[in-house]
This record gives sequence, C-alpha cells and structure tokens, in this order.
Amino acid sequence: MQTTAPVTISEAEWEIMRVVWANVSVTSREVIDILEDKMGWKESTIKTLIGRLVDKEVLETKKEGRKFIYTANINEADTVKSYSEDILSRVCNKHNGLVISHFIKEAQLSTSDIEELIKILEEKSLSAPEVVPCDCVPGQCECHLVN
Amino acid sequence: MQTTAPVTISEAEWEIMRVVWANVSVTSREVIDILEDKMGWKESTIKTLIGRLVDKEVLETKKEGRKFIYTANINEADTVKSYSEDILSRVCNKHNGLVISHFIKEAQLSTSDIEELIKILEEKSLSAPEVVPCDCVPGQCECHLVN
DNA sequence: AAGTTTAGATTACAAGTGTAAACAGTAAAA
DNA sequence: TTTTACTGTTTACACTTGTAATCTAAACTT
Repeated sequence: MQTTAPVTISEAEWEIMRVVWANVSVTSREVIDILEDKMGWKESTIKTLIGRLVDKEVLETKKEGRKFIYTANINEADTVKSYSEDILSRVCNKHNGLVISHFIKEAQLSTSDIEELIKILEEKSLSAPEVVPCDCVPGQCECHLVN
Repeated sequence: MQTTAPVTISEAEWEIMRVVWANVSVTSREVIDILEDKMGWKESTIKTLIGRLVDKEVLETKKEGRKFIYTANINEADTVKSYSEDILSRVCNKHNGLVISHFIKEAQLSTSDIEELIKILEEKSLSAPEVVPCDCVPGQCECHLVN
C-alpha cells in the first residue's frame, strides 16, 4: 500500500532511501556497504537510520532467514513531489514562477529534458490565468500591502 | 551585509521571515498581530521564534525607544534558491528534469510566468548537453546498476 | 558443541524545533 | 508617583535528528 504520506524524511534518512529506491530491495548490509565510506557513517548510524525509517513505516521489511529485506513504501517521485509542494507553500503564488526559474537555472538539464519541460509549459499555458491570485495571509506578502 | 548563509531556517521561522520580507521592517507587535490568529500561535511563541532568528543573525535589530525594529539579513530569493539546491542535491542529476516537471505541474503560473520560463529554457537549451551525467554515489541511483 | 560473526534492538546524548509560561525592565497612564 | 501595560529575555519541555556504542540472539565456523 502506497502512502503519499505526510511522513517527514530527514536529510540523513533520505540518503538511505536513495539506496533503497535505486536497488528496489536491499539488506542492511548492502546499505552499509554503499554508504559507510561515502558518507563517513558508522555501521551503527546506518542501522539507526534504517530502524527509524522502519518505525515511520517508510520502509517495509520481509524477514529472510535472520535478516531483513527492506523495500520502500513510498516512491521517490511522490516524495520529491511533496517537497515541491512544501517549497511552493513557502512563497506567495505570485513568486512560483521565480522559484521555478531558480530551479531551472540551478539544474543540470539535457536537451531532451528541456524539450519535455517546454512541452509541459506550453500545455499548461493553454489553461493558465492572465494573473495568479495571491492567497497569502495578509501581511505575509507584498501583495497585501497595496490593498 | 548580506550572508548567503548556510543558516537553516525552520518551517515556523520561515513564517516569521515572510512577514519581515513582505514588510521590510517590522516590530514584534506587527509580526504578532499578523501571525497570532492565522497560525494559532501564542504571543510567546512568536517572540521565541523572533529571538531565535536574531540569534541566528538572520534578523537585524535597530533599537527604537523600548522596542526593536527588525529587518531581514538574508533575502527571500537567496533563501529559496538554497532550498532549490538542497532538493536538487537529493536526486540523481538525471532526474532533475522530473523534479522540475513536478514543480511546474504543482505551481500556479500565469501566462507571462510561463512565457518567461520557456524563454529561460530555450536559452539554456543552447548550451545543454545531449545527456546529463550522473554523479551519484554508486548504489544510490539506478544509473550505476547498469555499469 | 563451543566460539565467532553478524543483524537487529536498545540505549545514549547533544543540538535543533515547536510550543509556551514566567519574568524583568521600561514606558505610558492614572 | 504609583500602577499598568507592553517588549524583550529566561526558562521549560517534549520531540526530532545526527551520530554512535552496546547488547542480544541467531547463524556460521571450526
């Protein structure tokens, strides 16, 4: 069962998730081998992080002999999406464009990525409003200063 | 002096910052009036958050009689940008396009926002690579499973 | 069967957050 | 001038996070 959960995954936990997402199903040993050196983490640390993710039900476990096989209960795309929502919720709607332009500037994009994005934008353009309404709490963005 | 600081602003603190950014310079009273009801926070809570932002040197203060005038020491755009970098650092470069497409789908964008973004993309396209190289730690993204 | 390795569970502990009450000093009001 | 109100400071406390050592039970070696 897939939860588009309001679960928060911390930065360190995210590193673990990347390994799980990439490998689909892993043992703790694999995660440890992959991250121990690269992150400079002790085995213990990685075990703790895995344990927390299991507690949060972000990782599923299947017992296999004495060890567990871990799989992700949320997928990367959904998780990234909820991050997107979070960041967009932090600025006035009127600045959404600006936020995305930052992203585009920072990101490494291939020609085909760019083509794809332009296509999405063009499509979105068809139903886009002339102007985006601000729905901030009055006092939390400049829009309201004018009124 | 403007610090593009590695300072972290928590979610609750961000709400305060929005008020400061929007109003350029504010008193604690103003922040309290704006956020108390909307956030369901007690006056005390807001004072604590302001205090912490001052400690972090994210807010500057100027004494004015018995009260302080608060101004931001970091700007919204830079802060948003550092968030962008953070989120991009959490996925394989090859997925940057996907991340941005999520953003575009979630965001409310006006026709002129969209035009602007397309323009940026077209420009970026001129120097874009055919394919983006993955630079993940082996095991942390699918790219490496193949090699 | 006894010893050793290993996987997961338990415990630890400091820093950061969300949330707030209590306090102290100064300015304003009576 | 005494009282009141208000602003900033101190203290509080539980939960999360980063980071890890230790413990326990099972499995693998010899």
